[in-house]
Amino acid sequence: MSETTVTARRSQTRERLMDAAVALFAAKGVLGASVEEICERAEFTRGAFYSNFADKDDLCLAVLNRHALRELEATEKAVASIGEDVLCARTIDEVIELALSVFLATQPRSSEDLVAGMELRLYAVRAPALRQPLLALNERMGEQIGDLLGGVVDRVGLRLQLPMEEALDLLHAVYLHSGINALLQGLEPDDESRRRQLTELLKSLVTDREEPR
Amino acid sequence: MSETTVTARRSQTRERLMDAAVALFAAKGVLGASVEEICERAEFTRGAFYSNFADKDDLCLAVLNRHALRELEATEKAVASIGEDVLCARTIDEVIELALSVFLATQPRSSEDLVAGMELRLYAVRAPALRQPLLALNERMGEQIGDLLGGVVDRVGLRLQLPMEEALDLLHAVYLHSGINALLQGLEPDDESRRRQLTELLKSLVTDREEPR
DNA sequence: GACTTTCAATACAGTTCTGTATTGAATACA
DNA sequence: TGTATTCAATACAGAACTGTATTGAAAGTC
Repeated sequence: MSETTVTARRSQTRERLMDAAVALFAAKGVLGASVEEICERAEFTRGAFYSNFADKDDLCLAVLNRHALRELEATEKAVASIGEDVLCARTIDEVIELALSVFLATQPRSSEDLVAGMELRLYAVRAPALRQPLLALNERMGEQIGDLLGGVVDRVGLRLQLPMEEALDLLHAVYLHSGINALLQGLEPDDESRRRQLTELLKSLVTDREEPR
Repeated sequence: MSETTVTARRSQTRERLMDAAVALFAAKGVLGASVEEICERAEFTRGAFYSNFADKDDLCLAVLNRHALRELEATEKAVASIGEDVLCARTIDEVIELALSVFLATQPRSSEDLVAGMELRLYAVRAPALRQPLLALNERMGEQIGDLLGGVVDRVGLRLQLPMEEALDLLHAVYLHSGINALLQGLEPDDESRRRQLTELLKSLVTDREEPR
């Protein structure tokens, strides 16, 4: 069958173009990265690009979709890997630790991904072709992660002071913001200190059900 | 004297160019807004632009500086206008209300300013000419507002669970993030609901000194 | 091993933008 | 009113990018 094999070459090309795009989006912004440059970096010519994508927006969409898929996978893996630990966890601190691990698994680890993500997010605000899809992905991810974390939190008898959705948004906001702040200061975002920051925040947002004030 | 009058025409030109730039930065991004377009919108030609600014980065710098000045003014005004109220405020809720008013006075009110601000912030991450200045402005503003709010909070016997600097950063992150989220959903950011969100957050972060748990 | 199909490379036409050098008009000043 | 100066408009040269149409090579099929 021609389809699968052909598609193999094709999807390799697409992958390499997307990789190049993410790197350049981070380095120069979505608008600052020309189609030409993206192709150059991926070691193709523009012929390959226009054979695979309608235009830059189309490429952005593909990047977003790929990102969502990866994030979802990472989340599931993280949840699976702490599945048993949760049942043993008893102290608030332990649970917060675990919940954070799951959350952090969903966040961009490299500063490149962080910046590229912000770029795309901001770009999507005014790109009609991207707004709806990004929104849909966000929502799906939010629910997914919310459910997972909600289960964890419930099982060990914690109560949030905020709805799960808002709490996640909060974490998300703080995490991204502090990452950008670090980059502005010329530092690589420091995982340790950001984790500590989020831990403190979570402690403030959580109430132990067995010890009400 | 030639200087003052000449400067009057000049600074009007600069103002109009900056206004046009902010509008276009919000609508198309810093990189998406060409010098040509900015001039067109301001009803000048590029001659005016290059007579006033070295290049787009230089214009961005001017915009940032102007913004910082305005923010500072707004803060001072807000603090002045609640100066006496603070002395009467007794309940936690009242104090939070006041503190929030001061904080919100420093934040972009229009969604245009919001987006343009985010654009510039992200742009500065990789524009060497802008990074340091933006950082310096941020720091100055942070201290300024931190001191003001710190005074208010202290005077009425509240204690933060976080250092003031981090608390402000948190508010800032959440406020911007929720604004962008709203825009992604095609809604104008809703002042009411964002204020409520921040109120809840603040309540979680604050401990009443007279009623320790 | 010929034949077809798929896909990326090349060539091309057109647009847009930048920055500079020069000109001309308005304003300041005497 | 005449003169000098300031500032924006105009004209220009060059560069970069986009998207399409065509070509050529490699992979897949029989």
